Amino acid sequence: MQTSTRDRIVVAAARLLQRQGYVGTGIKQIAQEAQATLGSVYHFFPGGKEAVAVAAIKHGGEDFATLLRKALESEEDPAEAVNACARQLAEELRESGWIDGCPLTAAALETLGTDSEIQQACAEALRSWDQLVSDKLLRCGFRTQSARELATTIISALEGAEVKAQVDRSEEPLQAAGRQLARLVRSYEVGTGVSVDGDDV
Amino acid sequence: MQTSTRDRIVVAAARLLQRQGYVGTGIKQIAQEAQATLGSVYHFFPGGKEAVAVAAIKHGGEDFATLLRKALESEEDPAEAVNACARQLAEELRESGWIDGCPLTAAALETLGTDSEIQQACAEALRSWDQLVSDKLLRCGFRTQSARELATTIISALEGAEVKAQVDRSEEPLQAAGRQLARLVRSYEVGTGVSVDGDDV
DNA sequence: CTCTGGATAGAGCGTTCGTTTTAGTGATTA
DNA sequence: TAATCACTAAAACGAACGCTCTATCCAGAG
Repeated sequence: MQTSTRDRIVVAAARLLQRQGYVGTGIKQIAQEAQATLGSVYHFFPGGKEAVAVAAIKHGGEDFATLLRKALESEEDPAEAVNACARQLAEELRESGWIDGCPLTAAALETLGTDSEIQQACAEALRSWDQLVSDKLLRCGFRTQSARELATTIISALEGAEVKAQVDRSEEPLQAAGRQLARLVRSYEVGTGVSVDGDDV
Repeated sequence: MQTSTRDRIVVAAARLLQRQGYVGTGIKQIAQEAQATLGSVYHFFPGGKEAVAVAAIKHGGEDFATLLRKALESEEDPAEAVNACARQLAEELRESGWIDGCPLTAAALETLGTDSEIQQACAEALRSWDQLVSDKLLRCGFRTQSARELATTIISALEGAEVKAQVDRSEEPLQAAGRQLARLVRSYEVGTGVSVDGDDV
């Protein structure tokens, strides 16, 4: 067997959580999709559904981070790098038939009221994505404060644009966000590549 | 009786959908929250759970539009108006204990695969919000194309920032988005208030 | 070989789901 | 008075839920 049963469970759970959310995904469905049995699931995850979800969200969060990292590294210019992120998201979204969006938004929103570990895993993933963008901006000469605020806004906008793209079944929201975010990033730059401060920092 | 049973059902359903999503909200829970009986729910909504959800999402979408309209009208300057939207969302979110976010994101994501009317209602609401922002920008002298692309990005960013704020239990993502979006809007303006075009339009 | 323990397999537990069904209420109309 | 109507009320259906339980498999240690 190529991949371990445990890994297949995590991967299948991540995909299902991404598409159907936490409440909408059943343990039995995860087992079936992973070509595992219910017994195996509870063997590897004695914590039950929530434990599977936490592992799946961590996995999905790292997957998304990898996509983000590659897109950010594909362009030297930070504005173009952000645009590349949007384009990459748009492409994957379209190819999946508009169903594979952010791997954790649905699960995060459903478990907001609760104090489950799922919340913590989602928060951690979001923070790591912010960090990736922020680091890119810092490498491009942005000041710490500007980079952080810009990065969190970029992630927010990509996140929201992806939801809109899914609902609209159209790449347009992501394309628009990519262009506008690039413009926003450029508003911090001067021709020399040396950063300047915004007037609202 | 002050409010009609039907209205109470819609309002209760809207609140529950906002907090728990579509799958996470039961018909019986809606009935209980609305102080109605199951029979009443099926009397007013023969279409069952989905019909209730559609009505609730339309209601929530209009509520959100009202909030947006008021915030946009509270400031003449478009950049400040967008910032006001973010501040208003942050305030309501904090006051609700970080649980009353966007009224339809959760439900929209959960029903993505399906072809239910819920999708359509969500798409319509999102479009109407875009329109509100776009109209404000047009009134401030923006060109049609710029206004549309900027508006959809603003809604995307606010949407995403609200999700991040909920997960982080912090106003910061919304505040950052408000400031950065204001900066983006200002990048289109010259001192006279007459619009100029972006170089990427 | 036997023994052991991780891994697999699936029946079945109690509960809740969305929905249907039937009965009953009270005000309006003929 | 009798009939009709919108509405309320609650019992009960089959299906699916998360989870527990017991039984089985099988590679490696003694």
